[in-house]
Amino acid sequence: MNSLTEENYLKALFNLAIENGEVSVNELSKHLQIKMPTVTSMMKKLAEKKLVSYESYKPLRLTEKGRREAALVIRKHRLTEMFLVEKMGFGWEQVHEIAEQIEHIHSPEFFEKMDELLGFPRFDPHGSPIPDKTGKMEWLHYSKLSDCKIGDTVRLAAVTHTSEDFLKFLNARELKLGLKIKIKTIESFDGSMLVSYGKHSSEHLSGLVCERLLVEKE
Amino acid sequence: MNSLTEENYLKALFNLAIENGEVSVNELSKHLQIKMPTVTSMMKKLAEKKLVSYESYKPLRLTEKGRREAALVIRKHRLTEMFLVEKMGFGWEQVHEIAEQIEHIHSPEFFEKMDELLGFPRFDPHGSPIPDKTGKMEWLHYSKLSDCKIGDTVRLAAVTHTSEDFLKFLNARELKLGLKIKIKTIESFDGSMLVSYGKHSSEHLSGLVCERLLVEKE
DNA sequence: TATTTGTATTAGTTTAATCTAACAAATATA
DNA sequence: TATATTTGTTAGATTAAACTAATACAAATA
Repeated sequence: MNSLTEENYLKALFNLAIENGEVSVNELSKHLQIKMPTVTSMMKKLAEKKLVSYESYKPLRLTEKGRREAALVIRKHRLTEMFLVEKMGFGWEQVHEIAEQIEHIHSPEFFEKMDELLGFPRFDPHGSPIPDKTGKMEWLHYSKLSDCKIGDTVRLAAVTHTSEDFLKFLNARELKLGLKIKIKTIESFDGSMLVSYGKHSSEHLSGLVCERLLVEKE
Repeated sequence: MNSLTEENYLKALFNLAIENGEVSVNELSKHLQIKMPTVTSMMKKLAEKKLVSYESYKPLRLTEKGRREAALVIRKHRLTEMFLVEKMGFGWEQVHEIAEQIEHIHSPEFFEKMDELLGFPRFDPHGSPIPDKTGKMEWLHYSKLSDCKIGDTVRLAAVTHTSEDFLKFLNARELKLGLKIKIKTIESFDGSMLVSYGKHSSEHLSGLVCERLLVEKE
């Protein structure tokens, strides 16, 4: 059984490793806001438990076991977010912090029941896929809005950041998952865009925002 | 903000102090399965925080602040148990362990929402009163079944133990809250009873079981 | 009252998870 | 290539929460 702390390290490794599977001590340290020596010693501990493959001065990598256990924590997080939104009436901007705590509850039955009541959802309220009970997660083929071209019409499929502030910003502009968005102009120097969607015929989105929106091309 | 550990000490003090308000280090130590020196040092810490009044070799007592904070943890526990039973379909024998973990979640909104969805319940699935947001709890005037006389007809109002084993035992005999129970005979040497209720015209209940059932006299 | 028994405290150790300071290795730059 | 910068590790300290062993106090009993 992993401690709450260990679960947080595994989760962070999983999320940071999306690209190439490798994570540096420095990255992990910054992401968790924990100093590097602490991270190094935790990596040794997780390596002992066969959850991380660790060699001095080499990049970190989850083992298959580590990846599975991380995915199961993420499963609990995402099921919780979905439950909070669908069954308890929370907004998608309110659920991250609560799920951050509930993901550490040790009770398979509790999460099984959520899954069942939700009808075995495949995605959470932010569009992220929910890993299955064995830790397998279906892979997304979404693009960043920032990688699209002028004239593209795309469907908003997911957001990569789930902080309250960012989601309130999207709420204020009625930007919801599933929306069709048309790209009118792109400012090449800062990556900002002018887009239209729903009743909004002309909204300006900064480059940062465009980076955080994942879309499906038609 | 109290730690999970501190919350568990407060809760234990609250529950043990039901009788006269005083608790010994020894009692608390046994209840929590933590050795006495550890308890002593935690009491000093909680006294520093003005949650417990502590003097060497004197009985322990929660301060008003301590009582309020303990009641709020118990509120979270009982709301959770009610939510698990009423909204998620768990049996009353399954909820204690899960609530034991969820009671430590720090999110007023989460428990407010539960309360609202449940319609502001006053009792949990085991018949225990749910403290209000200010930490006030209505006081029960129930009797133990073991204190009743032959011929009494009583209503089962609450159980004082919530372990899975004990509640499964009650389930197996279809003993549920609200039932009318008639006492047919009492064995004075062991306190066991022969009772009738619902479709059960003659069930034998041990003295221990009778001690754990709280009833309302008609 | 003296002694035994049970209860509580003190002192010192352990483990998990954090930190800072100092040093070492790897990478980037002049 | 030599040096500077960034990244990573080692060593040692700190805090919370637990422990054991030894000691002190309080209550019960002879």
